[in-house]
Amino acid sequence: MGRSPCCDKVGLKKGPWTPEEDQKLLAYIQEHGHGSWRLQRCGKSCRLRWTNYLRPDIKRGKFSLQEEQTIIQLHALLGNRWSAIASHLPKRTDNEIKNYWNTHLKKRLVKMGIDPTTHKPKNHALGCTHPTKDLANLSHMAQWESARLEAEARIVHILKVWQGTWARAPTTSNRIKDVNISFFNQLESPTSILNFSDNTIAAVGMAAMVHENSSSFNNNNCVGKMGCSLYGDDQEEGKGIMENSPAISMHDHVSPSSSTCCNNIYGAAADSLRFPSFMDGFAAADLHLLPPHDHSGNALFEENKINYWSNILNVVNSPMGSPVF
DNA sequence: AAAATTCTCAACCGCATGCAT
DNA sequence: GATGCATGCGGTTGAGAATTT
Repeated sequence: MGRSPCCDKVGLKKGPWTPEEDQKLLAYIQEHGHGSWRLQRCGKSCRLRWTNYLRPDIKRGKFSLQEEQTIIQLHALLGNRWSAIASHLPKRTDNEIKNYWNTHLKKRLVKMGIDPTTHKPKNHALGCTHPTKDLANLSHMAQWESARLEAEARIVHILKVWQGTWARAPTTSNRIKDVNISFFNQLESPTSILNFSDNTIAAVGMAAMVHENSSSFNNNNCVGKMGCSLYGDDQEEGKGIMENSPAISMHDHVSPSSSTCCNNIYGAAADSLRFPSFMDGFAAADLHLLPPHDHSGNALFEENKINYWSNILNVVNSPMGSPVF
């Protein structure tokens, strides 16, 4: 593993980019795509300029209140993992989020008497332990997200093995094969495990169930078999893992009929994983807000989500010295 | 109006990792 | 296995803008 010589090469320009250079880079990307970074700048600099500035799908300008809240919450859970945080904020780059955190949000938290590293009130960090409900909630969120990340890491591992198995042993059912092909297509190049999960856990459930092709699911059976399909032959183990994964803990909403089972699980999974997924999980798990899925839309769920965000808003905007998180 | 200070954010740095040779 | 390079990531810097004195 050699170190990249990068910008210390003689003859390569450094410093701010000029509009002419931007045009040159854009023209180069249009012709060659964004994979080969060799101009009169070092490749690293070109790539950075493209990913942080020139890319057309980048949203610039002020962060919305919701984006701010998401950053604060994600930072509480993930720490300085800017790329992971950025994966939950469409069109924002990790660099931009990092800058915004360092220049705005961090200071704001400090001003409010909150340790920006631990997200706990300063006096709490000093040993004054009167954890508030919000603090307990955050702790719960952290555990929840931690468990979810762990489960997802396992899923990724198993799926890789599983993918190999499918490649070697094609199924007799074209339908199953199609589902698996489209499912695995979603797994290509996940930008992060968080990102991956949002798009694919529901698909995991679907693929697993179609694979089972059963017409007689019951709640436990269904969840157990999903876990079994994903985690191997031990259905109990699979069931345990799946039940312990909040993202997939929707078996309360599963009805006995197979089609409803599929619809409900898929719908519930999709809902519980919708951006920002961990928030939904938190709201559902901690505030018992997970609404019944009545096939007539998600109005109740959306309302609860709004309530949840209002609560966060109140907490964040509460007067200085109030317990936050 | 000018100097000093603070703020912002694009860009750079250094490290880790993966891949090809 | 060693080497060279590309890529990704998080920390840091510094020039220019904005604000204050």
